[in-house]
Order: sequence, then structure tokens, then C-alpha cells
Amino acid sequence: MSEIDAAESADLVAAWRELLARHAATACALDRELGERFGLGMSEFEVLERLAESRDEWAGKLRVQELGEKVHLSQSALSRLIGRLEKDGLVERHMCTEDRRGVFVLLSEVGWQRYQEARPLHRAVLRRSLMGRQPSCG
Amino acid sequence: MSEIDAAESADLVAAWRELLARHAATACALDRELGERFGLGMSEFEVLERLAESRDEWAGKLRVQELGEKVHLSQSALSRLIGRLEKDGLVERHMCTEDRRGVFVLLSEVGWQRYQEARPLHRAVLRRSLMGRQPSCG
DNA sequence: TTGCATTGATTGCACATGCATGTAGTGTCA
DNA sequence: TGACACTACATGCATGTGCAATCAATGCAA
Repeated sequence: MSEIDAAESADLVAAWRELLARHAATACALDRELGERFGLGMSEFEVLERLAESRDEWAGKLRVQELGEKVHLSQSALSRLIGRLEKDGLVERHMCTEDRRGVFVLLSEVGWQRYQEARPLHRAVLRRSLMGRQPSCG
Repeated sequence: MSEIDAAESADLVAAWRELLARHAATACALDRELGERFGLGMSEFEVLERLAESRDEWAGKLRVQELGEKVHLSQSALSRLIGRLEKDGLVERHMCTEDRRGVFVLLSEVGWQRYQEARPLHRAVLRRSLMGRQPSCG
């Protein structure tokens, strides 16, 4: 391994550790704070947000598959996450009549309100955690 | 919410999604590839690497607490991870005689070799995943 | 010395995740 | 029409995780 490769490796590792630290700190803070105050995990919020963003164009309705492309979860994890949101009344599942294998996930009114309540905290955590130097967690 | 705040929020969210995507892609690739070829998860490798880095100064021996400061895992997760590494013969646990609450984790010869074997793949994954645009995963 | 708060690490438990599989629906080709 | 490959989503299962409780050791103060 040449010195140049070694230096490049060291840079890569440093960048990766930086990314890991920011991710851990932010994800942990989001999970804790959104969980405490709104009963939402980081990924639950993410799904609500994607649905909320589709509100104008698609009436807050997305197929599970479309959500899967946006959120970094396995298909099974996403399915169960939607189940939890559904149980809490934040979203509804609807059959997709064009393709009856598909399932629409629809943001409920309660879900929309919960999202709007939680959003300022979410942004505050991002601001605090992504801008400043990382606090530790977990 | 003023327009400036809205723009700042949008930037934050964009940065956070970018970070999430890079993290997911890289972590997933590391887990899969290190797992397939060396039976190591991402965090297992990280712990081996921290121990390996302490080899010159501390003979590859760190206290659990010191590891905990470097790796983004809860105390319990780290304890069990060390348990797995120990079961596989990659590290050894030793009582810390100065403070008998503490535990030293010592990189074994097998662990050192495994680390050296796995490192090139680890670096290759980082290079591929951190430099290029993110592939999707999970 | 005794008593008590604190620290370091492990363990019980609940839960979220991913992989593999199952099930139902779609599309294609003969 | 029937067989077959493929897609969308859900579920069984094993595993890794964090929180809270636990246990042992330390340090400090009375």
C-alpha cells in the first residue's frame, strides 16, 4: 500500500467517522425527543413527512412502494411501521383498485396535525445537531 | 414562520436526507460485505479497528468504557458485541486490576489477523460508497 | 470503620429490524 | 384458457438494540 493510498484511506475513515457521529447524534436526539413529546420515532416522522409532502399533488396518499423508495427501511420494516401508524390512527391503508396488489397509505387528519405539531421540534433538533459539534448518545 | 426560516429548514432537511442516504447505503454495504466475507458486522469491525489502533500505545488493549466513547453504541449493546467477539476468539476480556469494576478488552492474534484481512474490503466499500452517488439498500 | 452516592459493566426485557418466505394479484406467452 | 414468471405487500423468525434494573467496586464523608 503506497503512502498516497494510505493517506486516502485515512481521509475516508475520518470522513466516515464524522458521518457516523453526526448520524448517531442526530438520529438519537430525534428518536428521543420526538418519542417523548409526540410518540413518534425518527422513521415514523419521516413517513408522515413524505405523506404530508404529497398532500398537494396526491392528497397525502402514497403507495407503500413509493414510500419505500424514499425511506431507508426494508420492505418488511416499512410494512410494520405503517401498521403502527395505522394502529395509532395517523394513517389509513386503502386497497389500490388499479393494481390490487398495491396498498395506498393515506395521511389522516390526526396524522396531519401530529406532523405539524412535531415538525418544529424536528427542525430544532436538526438545527442543533447538524450545525453544532456532535453531542454523544447511545 | 418567515421565508428565511422556511428556506433554512429546507436546507437542513435536505442536508439531513443526504446524510441519511449516505449512512444507510454505506452501513448496509459494510454490514453485508464484511458479514459475507469475514463474519463481521460494521460495528464489530469498528471495535476491532479501535483496538488495532491502540496496539502501539496500549498493546491492543482498551477498557470497555474507552471503546464506548469511540463507538456509537449503548453500553449494553457494546457489552454484548464484545461478548460475540470473545466467543469468536477475536478478543479477550481481562479484569482491570487497578479498578476492579473495569474490564480490559484485548485484541487477540486471531482478531488482529481478521482485522487486517478485512480492512481492504472495508476501505473499498467506503471508497465506493462515500465517493460515488449512493446506491440504495434496505 | 460505616454509610451512601457514584461508576463500570452485565443482564432482563420489550421492540424494531432484516432476511426468507408466503400469499395474492398481474402480465405474458403459447 | 392455462402455465409460469414476476411484483406488491405481509408475516415468521432470528437477531441486535436501548432502557431500566442489577451487581460489584470505588470514593468520600461522617
